[in-house]
Amino acid sequence: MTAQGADVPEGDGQTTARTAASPGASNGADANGTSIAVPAARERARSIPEAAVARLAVYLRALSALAEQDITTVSSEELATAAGVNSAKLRKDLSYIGSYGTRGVGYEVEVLIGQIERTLGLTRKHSVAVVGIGNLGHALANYGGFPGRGFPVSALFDLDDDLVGVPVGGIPVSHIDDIVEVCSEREVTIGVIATPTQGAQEVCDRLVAGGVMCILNFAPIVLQVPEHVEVRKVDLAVEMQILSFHVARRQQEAANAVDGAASDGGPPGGGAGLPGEIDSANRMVERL
Amino acid sequence: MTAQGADVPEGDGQTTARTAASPGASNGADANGTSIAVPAARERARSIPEAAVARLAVYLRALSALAEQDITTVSSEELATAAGVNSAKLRKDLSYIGSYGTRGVGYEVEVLIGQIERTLGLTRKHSVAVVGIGNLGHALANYGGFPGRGFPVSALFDLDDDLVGVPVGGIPVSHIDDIVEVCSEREVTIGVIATPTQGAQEVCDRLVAGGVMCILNFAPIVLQVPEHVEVRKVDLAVEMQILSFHVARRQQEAANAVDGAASDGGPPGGGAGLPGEIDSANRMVERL
DNA sequence: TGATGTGAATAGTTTCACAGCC
DNA sequence: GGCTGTGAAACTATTCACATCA
Repeated sequence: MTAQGADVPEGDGQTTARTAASPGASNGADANGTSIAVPAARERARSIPEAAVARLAVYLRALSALAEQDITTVSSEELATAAGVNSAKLRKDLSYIGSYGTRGVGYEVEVLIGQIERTLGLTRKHSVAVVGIGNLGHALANYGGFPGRGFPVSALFDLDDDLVGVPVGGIPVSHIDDIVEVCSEREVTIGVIATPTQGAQEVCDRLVAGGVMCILNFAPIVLQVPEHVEVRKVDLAVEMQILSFHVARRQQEAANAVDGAASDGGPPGGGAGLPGEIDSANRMVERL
Repeated sequence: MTAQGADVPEGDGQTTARTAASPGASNGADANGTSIAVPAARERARSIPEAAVARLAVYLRALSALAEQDITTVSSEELATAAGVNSAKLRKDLSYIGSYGTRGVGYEVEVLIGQIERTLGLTRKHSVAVVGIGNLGHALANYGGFPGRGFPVSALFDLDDDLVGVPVGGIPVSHIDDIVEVCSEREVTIGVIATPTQGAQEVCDRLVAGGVMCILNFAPIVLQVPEHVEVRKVDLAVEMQILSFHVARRQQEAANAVDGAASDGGPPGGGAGLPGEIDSANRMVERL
């Protein structure tokens, strides 16, 4: 996972920085005149734990699947199973956004979908720009306008002049030099960096200059961004290495069966022979 | 980010399941005869917090970059900055794998690299199979044998007969029906699922049957796997939605400026001219 | 003197278990 | 009877702060 924040504070494995939000009293009831303009719809909505936010997105997908099957009601148990969590956690997570269930019955699928969407800010459209139209960039650009709701890809950028002007996934590629202009013009809020490591910080700076507020970074580099910009990182190498760690741990555990009584509850299946060990220099060739 | 586990327990945001490891005494000193075969190299190595494991991979990259610049020593402060964490956390993380620093001086880059690689199990090669050679699959197959050390891609699979046999990134694509056979033959330990949602569970089952121990899943579905298989999920939609949440939160916070006395302890940092006030609608366009 | 390594304090997250309501 | 919502307990992770040592 791997956090990625401006500088100091962090949350879970992969998380955006700071925690903000003054603890004390909630910011709800501030009966003042100006509230007229604001429909009083989304008030509190703070203080939702980072970890819970991530899971809300997962619940949302599970709920959408249910809705498609014309299922109108779910229990926390059912939804939890579909989302791969336990029901206590699910109920707790949902409690952060309000009480929309019915005791003894469950949740109304449509209602929950609406509430989660509201909480995640999905009622507003977020234009996406993808920078770096290589293999990964293509994949992202063709990602069906981004799954589900409001993430239309509205700009693509690359360095390569042969690519500029060519439409990918219906949108013509612009040159990287025009990031600032195009992004502010098309009101891009989310930038996706799919460039090689070298260009990433430069691209990031331009996206920020173009008014982008969030960045999803596939380049294996820690980006420097101003405080008001949110960064999330997806790092394939890190994911693989975490998996590697778990394999190693498991094998080591298995090896510790040298000790144990017969059945120590360990991994019975799997088996297979383990190769020996390698060992060498190790070079770091980044690519993308 | 979203956990993904067989059924119940989970860790941080994105984590593999169970915690295993008996707490009590470490498994170190078990002076028995069979220890001859085992070089007594990697013994304990348990009990490293999930979150720390993820960061070790990040430190490793930062260290590799330093090594390439022929830098031989780093302080926790420097390395922490490079990795985007604070130094206390870094020192704590490193302390889980042992004491390899020198007080008053710092860490030797090469030594740390070696120790982290050992801890992450990178001294063993992990063959990778990629299933689903679409846009994303191509990107993954061409990922340069996977960044850095030991993750050679050694098998590719797709459903499409037009693709079977065609080499991608130097490796010919095999048919999905041959997953079990090919994977066990080539001793694949890590499977990457880059298929559409529909096929994902089926593919997963075959990978498992083929002896794969870890799965990196790009399909937006919660996979069912036996206990001994580790799954990690990368979900673009979830990432985007988390970002969306943060935008929404920030805008909502800005809107709450309706209230505030002048300085309510909000983000004072940033310094610089920073955008002063925001109008009702509130747009966040930073210029340069 | 300067930086590591780590116990103790704090913060965040998950799980338990049960009151409350349908 | 069944299921939600939620305090409180348990657990995990981060930060502090300082003893320790080269």
